[in-house]
Amino acid sequence: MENLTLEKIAKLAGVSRSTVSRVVNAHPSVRPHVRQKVLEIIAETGYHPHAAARSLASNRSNIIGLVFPRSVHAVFTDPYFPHLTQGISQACNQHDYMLSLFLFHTKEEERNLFPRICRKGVLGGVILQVGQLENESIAQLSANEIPFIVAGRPSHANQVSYIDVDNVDGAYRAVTHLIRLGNSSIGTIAGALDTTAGLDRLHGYERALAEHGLPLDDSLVADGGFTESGAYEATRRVLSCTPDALFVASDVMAVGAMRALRDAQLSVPRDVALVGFDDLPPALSAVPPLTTVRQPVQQMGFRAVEVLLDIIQNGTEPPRQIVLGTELVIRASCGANARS
Amino acid sequence: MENLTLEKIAKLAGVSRSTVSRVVNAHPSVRPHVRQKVLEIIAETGYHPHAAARSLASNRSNIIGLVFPRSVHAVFTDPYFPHLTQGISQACNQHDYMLSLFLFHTKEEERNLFPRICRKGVLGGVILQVGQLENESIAQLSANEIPFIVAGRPSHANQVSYIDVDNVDGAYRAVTHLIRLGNSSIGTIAGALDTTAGLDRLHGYERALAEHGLPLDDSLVADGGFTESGAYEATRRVLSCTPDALFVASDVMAVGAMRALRDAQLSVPRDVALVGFDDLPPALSAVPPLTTVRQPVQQMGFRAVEVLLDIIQNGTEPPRQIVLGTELVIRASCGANARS
DNA sequence: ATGAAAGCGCTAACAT
DNA sequence: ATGTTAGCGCTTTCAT
Repeated sequence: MENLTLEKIAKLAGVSRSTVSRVVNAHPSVRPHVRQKVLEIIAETGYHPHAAARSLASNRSNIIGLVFPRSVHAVFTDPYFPHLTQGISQACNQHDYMLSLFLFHTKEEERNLFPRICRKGVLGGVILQVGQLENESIAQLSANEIPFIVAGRPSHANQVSYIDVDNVDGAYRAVTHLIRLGNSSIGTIAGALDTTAGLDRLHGYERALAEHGLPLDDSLVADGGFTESGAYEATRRVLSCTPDALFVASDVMAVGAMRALRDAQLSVPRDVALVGFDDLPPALSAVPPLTTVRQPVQQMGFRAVEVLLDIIQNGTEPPRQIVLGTELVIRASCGANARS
Repeated sequence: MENLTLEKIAKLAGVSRSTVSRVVNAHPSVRPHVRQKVLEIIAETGYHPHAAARSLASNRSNIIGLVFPRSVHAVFTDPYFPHLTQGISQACNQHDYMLSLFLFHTKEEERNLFPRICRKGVLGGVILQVGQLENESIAQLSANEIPFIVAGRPSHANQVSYIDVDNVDGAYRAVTHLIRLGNSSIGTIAGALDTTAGLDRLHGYERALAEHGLPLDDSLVADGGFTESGAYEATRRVLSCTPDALFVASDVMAVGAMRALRDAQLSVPRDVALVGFDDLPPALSAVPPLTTVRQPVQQMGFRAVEVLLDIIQNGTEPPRQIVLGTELVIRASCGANARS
C-alpha cells in the first residue's frame, strides 16, 4: 500500500483512470453506482490525490499564500495577526486548501521571494496583509494575474478586492462614547500613520470631535505606531496637555498607555478615561478591563478566504470590497461603569 | 515572457533542457562558461523553476509543514508561538523552502487533515509543535517516513528528533534566584501540567527547593494552564497561603498573576516577588518589569529548520536531540533591584 | 560534459 | 457515461 495513485484505484475499481478522476473532482458524468464503488475503494485505501501532480496538470493550485510584507515586528507583537491567521487557517481547512505563510523580514527578502509567489500555478491565490501605504506588491500580483485579496484597506483601493473593518466608524463610536460621558479634552494615541488602519481611526476620531463641536487640538494627537512601547511614549507626550480621556487605536497600545498613565500617577478611569480598539485578549486582562471597539478579526480572516475562493473561481472582476462592522464593548476603563 | 520553462531557457542559451536543469541544481558536470551563460539568461529572464513540476518529478518537496495540534487557543494567545513561527519562517526563506501552516482546531480536523500531511512527496519535512502529552502524530509521521522534528520535548523522546530549551534548568535558576534573595515561602504558577514544558518547569522548581533545603508545599503549587486567566485564578488560590515569592512558568501567566496580586492589594515585589519565563514582550511592558528566564524562541525555530534540513538530506538516524540554554534576566519584579 | 527520452500523477480534450 | 491520449515542467537514467 505504499503509494496510491489514480491508476491503482482505477484498477481496483475496474474502471479507467479518468473515471476515478471524475469522481474525485465531483464531475457529474459518472453513473451513481460507479461513483459509489469508486468512493468506497478510495475510503478503504485512504487514497489522497497528489497535490503537485494535480497542480501541474491543471495549472491550478490548492495552496493559498498569506503574505505579510515587512514590518514583521508588529506582526509578532500584536495578537491581531495570529487571530487573523487563525480565521484564515480555519477556512482553508474547511475548503481543503493548504495555507502557506510568507513573512518578509527585510526589503531584500521581499524582492527575492516575491517572484516565487507570482510564479503562475504555484499559489492558487494570495491574501495580502497590507502594511505601509505604498504597495508595489499589489501591482505585481495584478500584473501576474494571481488572484488575490487584501486584508485591510489598501491606499489606492479603486480596482482591488479587499476586506476590511469599518475603522472610521469604529473610532467615531469610541470617541462619541467618551464625549457623551462628559469628557471634553479628548486625545488620541493613533495607530501608525503610514497605514490605512491608523489613518482611518484617526479620521473617525476627528469626525467625532467635529460633529460634536469640539476643537481639534494637534497636541492631543500622537502616533503610537501600533506598539506597546510606542504608545507608552506617545502617551507621555500627550499627557502634558492633561486630557481627560484618550482614544487609543489598538488594545496593545492601550496597555502601553495605561502603563504611562500609571507611571504618571494617573488613575484610569478617574483621571483619564480610556477606550481601545480590537477587543483581543489584552483588553480583558488590562487593569481596569478595557472598554474597546470590537472588530471581528477571526471572521475577517475566514471571509477573506471565502471571497478569495470566489475570485479564483469567478474571476477578478468586479473587485469585491467588503467592510465589516464593529461593536463598542463597554467595560471599566471608560468610566461608564464607575468603580475602577 | 508569459511562462518561462526550462525548455525556453535552454533554447535561449543554445543548450539542452538537461543542461539547464543541471545548472539550476548545481550539478558539477557543466563546463564553467556554459554554466555562466545559462545563469545569465536565468537572471535576465527572472526564471524560477516550477515547484510542483519539480516535486512531481523528483518526489521531493520544498515545502516544510508547521503543525500545531489542537490547543490552538493558547497558540494564539501566547506570543511564544508567533515568535517561534517567525524564526522558522526566516530559516525557510533563507534556505529557499516554502512554509505551510497546519492549525488544527478540533480533533476531527486533525484526523481529516493529517493524512494529507503524511502523503509522501507533498511535504519535504514537518516541524511538529508538541501539545498535550500523548502524541499519535509522531507515530503517524514515523510510519509514513516523513522527515520531522519536534519543537519542544515529546513525552516519549527515545527515538525522535527534537529541539527544546532546558526548561528544568531555567526554572531551577529562577527559583534559586528567589531563594538567594531571601524568600522562603515560594510558590509556583505552573504551566499546563499535561505538557512537557509545564512539567519540566515544575521539576526545576521542585529541585531548587529540595537542593536548598526548603519544604515542598503542594498548596503553593497551582496549574495556570499557560493562559493569563488561568494564571489569575491559580494565583488567587495560592495566595491563601501567603507566599512571599512566586515562580510563574510563562510571561503571559505572570501578567495574570500580577493582576491577581493587584486585585488582592499586594504589591510586587514588596509583598510578593515574581519571576516569569520566556522574556517575550509582555515581560517588558509589565508593571513592574518582569524578571524572567529568557529562552531563545526565535532561534529555536530557526535551528529547527536547519536540523530538519539535515534530517531530510542525511536520514532520520540517529535522532538529533538539541537542548538550548536559558538566561535569567533580572528586572524589577523579583525585588533584586529594590524600588518598584 | 551534454543530449535524448522516459516518466512522476494528474487533468482535460477528444473519441466512442 | 466512459476510455484513450496527450501533455503540464521538471528530474533522471542512459547514451554518446
